[in-house]
Amino acid sequence: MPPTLKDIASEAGVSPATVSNVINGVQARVSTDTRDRILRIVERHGYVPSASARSLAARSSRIVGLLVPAADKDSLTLSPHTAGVVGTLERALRRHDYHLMLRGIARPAEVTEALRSWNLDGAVLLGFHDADIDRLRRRHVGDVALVAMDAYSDNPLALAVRSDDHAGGRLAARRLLDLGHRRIAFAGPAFSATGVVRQRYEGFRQAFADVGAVWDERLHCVADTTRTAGRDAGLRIAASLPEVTAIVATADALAVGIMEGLAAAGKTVPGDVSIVGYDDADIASFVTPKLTTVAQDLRAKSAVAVRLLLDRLAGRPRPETAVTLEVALIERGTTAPVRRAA
Amino acid sequence: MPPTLKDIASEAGVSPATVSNVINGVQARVSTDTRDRILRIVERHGYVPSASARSLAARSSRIVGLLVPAADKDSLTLSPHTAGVVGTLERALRRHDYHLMLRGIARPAEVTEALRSWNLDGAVLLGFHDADIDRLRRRHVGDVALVAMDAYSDNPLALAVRSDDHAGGRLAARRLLDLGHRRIAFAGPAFSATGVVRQRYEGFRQAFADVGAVWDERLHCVADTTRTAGRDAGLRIAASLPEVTAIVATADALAVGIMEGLAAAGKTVPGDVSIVGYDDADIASFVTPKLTTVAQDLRAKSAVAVRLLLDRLAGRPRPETAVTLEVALIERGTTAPVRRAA
DNA sequence: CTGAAAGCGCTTACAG
DNA sequence: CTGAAAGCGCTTACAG
Repeated sequence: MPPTLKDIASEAGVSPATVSNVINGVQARVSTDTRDRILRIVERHGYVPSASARSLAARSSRIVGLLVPAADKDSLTLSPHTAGVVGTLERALRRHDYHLMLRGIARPAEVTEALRSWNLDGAVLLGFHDADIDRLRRRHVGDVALVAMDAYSDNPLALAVRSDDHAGGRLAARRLLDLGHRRIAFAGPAFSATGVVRQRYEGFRQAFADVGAVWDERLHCVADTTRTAGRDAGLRIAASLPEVTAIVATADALAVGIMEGLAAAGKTVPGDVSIVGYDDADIASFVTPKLTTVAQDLRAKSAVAVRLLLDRLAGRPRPETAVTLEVALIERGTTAPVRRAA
Repeated sequence: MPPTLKDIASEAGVSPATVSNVINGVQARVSTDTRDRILRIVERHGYVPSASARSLAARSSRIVGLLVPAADKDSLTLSPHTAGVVGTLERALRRHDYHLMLRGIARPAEVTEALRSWNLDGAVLLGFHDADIDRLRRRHVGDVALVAMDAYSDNPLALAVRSDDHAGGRLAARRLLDLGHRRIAFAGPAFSATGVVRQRYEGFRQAFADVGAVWDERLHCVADTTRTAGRDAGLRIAASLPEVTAIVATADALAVGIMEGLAAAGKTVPGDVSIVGYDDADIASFVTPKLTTVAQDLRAKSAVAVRLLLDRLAGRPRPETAVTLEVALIERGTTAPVRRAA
């Protein structure tokens, strides 16, 4: 049996309350002498407080949930983007003595269960649709501190951090426009009124408006953000949209797939078609030619998420609005000036 | 205030003990009538049991820890390999009503703290050195069920799942030998007496013995498993080991880096030099030419880890030895017959 | 089939 | 600066 707080107390000849105060660093309530004595005993026994007991008594678990949609029953797919965030989150939380519980969410009701069951102090929602976040009500979440990453929901129950997706779409299109392209396809998953993809799309459209060009809506190409879907899309574009000279894709994997599809159809990149990806994932610089892409700062995004969470837990004032981080266009080898018609 | 078990009990006009039995599915102790009545009330209130209270009273947390080394203070780097495992683990555990706590481990002592604090029922150790696992003692881990992935430690406190790394190294080398190569470099991180890399190395050597060829130890090239380190290694090999006609690398990222280094030095792959990677990560098929590599089945590995854990938690007999999964060589574009000396 | 009671290991006013 | 006591929300023998 590992020692309990009571064991430590009786060995030190003090009350459990005093040991509790020492462990929790309540300086004001314990003399230096007894504190040192207790600390030595704690050390010697390798005493570790029971988090369940603590959580039960203090009504605070010091657990933050990381909630990720689990479409599939068998596996959460952690995108490279998600995986990059997880590591930073864990460390940052750990430094503040919080634990991270990872939870896949298959049905909306599971959010409530996840929060309530372990009495989470906070949770980070990663990769949820805005609609799901909109639907959250106080009765679902209690007063758990919630941070939604990459969300455009304005549900006040969740703080939001995201990259400037509108600027990202705009940057990508603008660069291509500047290179002389006009027949630019937009490739990405279906989107609704709000959300990351919608924002990138609007930014993309804005770039056309900026230079006074008109965009042909038939160049909107719906495709999942996977390499396989990209391959199909590339083939499709080559076959039925031969006038396209450039493509903006909403994810690097998609862009890479499109490159392959184009190649299979006999088109060269960037000779015949220029292409811009999104995220600056590892693959962006593994392909040949290296992918021009829109980069976001994942570490910064995670760091902000943690700060928002901790501020909220400490009762500090919350920001007025969502926190939006800058993005940057990384120009590599898949973009070139439009080839003048022969 | 969310309802407690007591609230449910008094509303149903029964004792807390009975509600507890219903919630825990103890069929034998409750009549169908009262069970249904209670379940309806539970449903209506959206009652969620407090996991801390449960954990405290039952001495079982139903939490499994996922312990990952955190060298860096700021971030756990989840390799693609690790990220692939995490998703499967979470779902499989969830299906059995376990929760997953993700914890980065910077100092050995943190293992104990992690296990004890939340009274973990089990833990999966991911990516630890054998030496760290060897060092685990009963007093550190109590009777927590432990599964070490990719470990070759024979510490009986941890069950082990791993791929057949020896076979992997052997397969890779054998294929190159069959293609006529003899001057084959082995590129990978420094290794000690045991461990994944050591096994691959031994397998590599075995392949030479299999065909009665002699390996020149100067062709052992130590490099971290990153693309950057690979680039350097590629440059180094081109400059100081010009006789090398093939390379086995212990990771895909390393192999890809080496390809770049070789290219920078004016060598072609697979024209001048063949190369085999390890893992079949995404990047393996993103590069040009596509990387020949040794693939392991991550889903299977995670699934076995969970099964070992659950078996142990259910008190079922443990396997006699470590579970070893098969690997396969995926031949793609980076391997070709040795070019006959001009 | 059901309930009363003790207890899991802490924290938190409150009193001194 | 320190302690006695109640309580957090469950589970678990035990008795009936």
